[in-house]
Amino acid sequence: MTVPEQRLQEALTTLKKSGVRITPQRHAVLEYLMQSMKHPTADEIYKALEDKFPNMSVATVYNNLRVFLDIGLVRELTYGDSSSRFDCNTSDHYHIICDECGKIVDFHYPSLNEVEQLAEQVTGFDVSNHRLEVYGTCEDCQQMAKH
Amino acid sequence: MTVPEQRLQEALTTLKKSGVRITPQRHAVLEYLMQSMKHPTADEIYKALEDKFPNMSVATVYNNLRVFLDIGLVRELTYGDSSSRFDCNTSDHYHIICDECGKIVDFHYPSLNEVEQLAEQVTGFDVSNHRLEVYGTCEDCQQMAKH
DNA sequence: AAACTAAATTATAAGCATTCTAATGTAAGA
DNA sequence: TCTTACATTAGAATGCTTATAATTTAGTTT
Ligand SMILES: [Mn+2]
Ligand SMILES: [Mn+2]
Ligand SMILES: [Zn+2]
Ligand SMILES: [Zn+2]
Repeated sequence: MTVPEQRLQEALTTLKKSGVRITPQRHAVLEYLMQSMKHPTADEIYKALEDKFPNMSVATVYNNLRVFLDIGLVRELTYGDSSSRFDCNTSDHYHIICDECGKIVDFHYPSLNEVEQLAEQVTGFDVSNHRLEVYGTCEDCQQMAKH
Repeated sequence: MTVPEQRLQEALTTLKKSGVRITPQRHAVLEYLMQSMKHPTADEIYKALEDKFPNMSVATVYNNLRVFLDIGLVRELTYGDSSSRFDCNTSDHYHIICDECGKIVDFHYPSLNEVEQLAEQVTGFDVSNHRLEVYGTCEDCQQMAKH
């Protein structure tokens, strides 16, 4: 069984444990998310599934994403004024985003505890967490620029 | 002359140099921004000025904020699904945000070059910049929680 | 297998921040 | 003072997301 398939099975088990019904639409949204490496938007998921489910409402996609969020199966990524993106990788990781094409790529970095600690000292806040994104140009767009 | 007053004068000079007309509304939006420490939203600016300019359109606030952004007089801060906030402090600094009351406080930290460099190596991106926000509970809200 | 019922789906309306449009007004130079 | 390009205004439009209410259905109970 591939990693995405395994994650899907685990997610389905978690949903059942939480008393959430497994509908065909819900299953499809979850399956698409688990197999996607692209941090898709709600609308991208909706469009990707419209062949399989021509009558599915966009509200169903949003409803299900909210269910998955509440249970902790996915993360919501919010960037500026555009639409939210959804990440089925819930382990600790950061994102680097291409300024040209918008591609979002995972990367790991040993936690920024020092920053949190300094912020706490300087501001008197009781710090809970942080968010970090790095921006730049991806390899594909660097190549495009050369030609 | 206070620091906000001085920044306002400098900003007005920059605007004139760029061939941008100084209208009463534009002046008021700029003055409010420069004197505010609160990273206000467009709507907060609009409401703060409605006594002085009862007929001002909310579009005027947005139009002027865009002009200021284009010239580099202010920074736009985008957080999740809520509305943009605007920061007249264009020098390098980070923000820490209260989970309870939403307060946004500036803090400084020696740049995160190492993170940018590692991200570059691992992903092959050509890195341009990054964003970081720290979240937690502010001192006021910590006090409130005690009582 | 049929009935039941709470939950899910659907189509559509509504909400909110932001931008667009077109008419009117005005800052600043000639 | 005249001129005109730029700015403001009110309101419509847009894009993403959530709410509503009717219909359908997953999963349990009989
Ligand atoms: Mn990710
Ligand atoms: Mn700031
Ligand atoms: Zn790219
Ligand atoms: Zn607070």
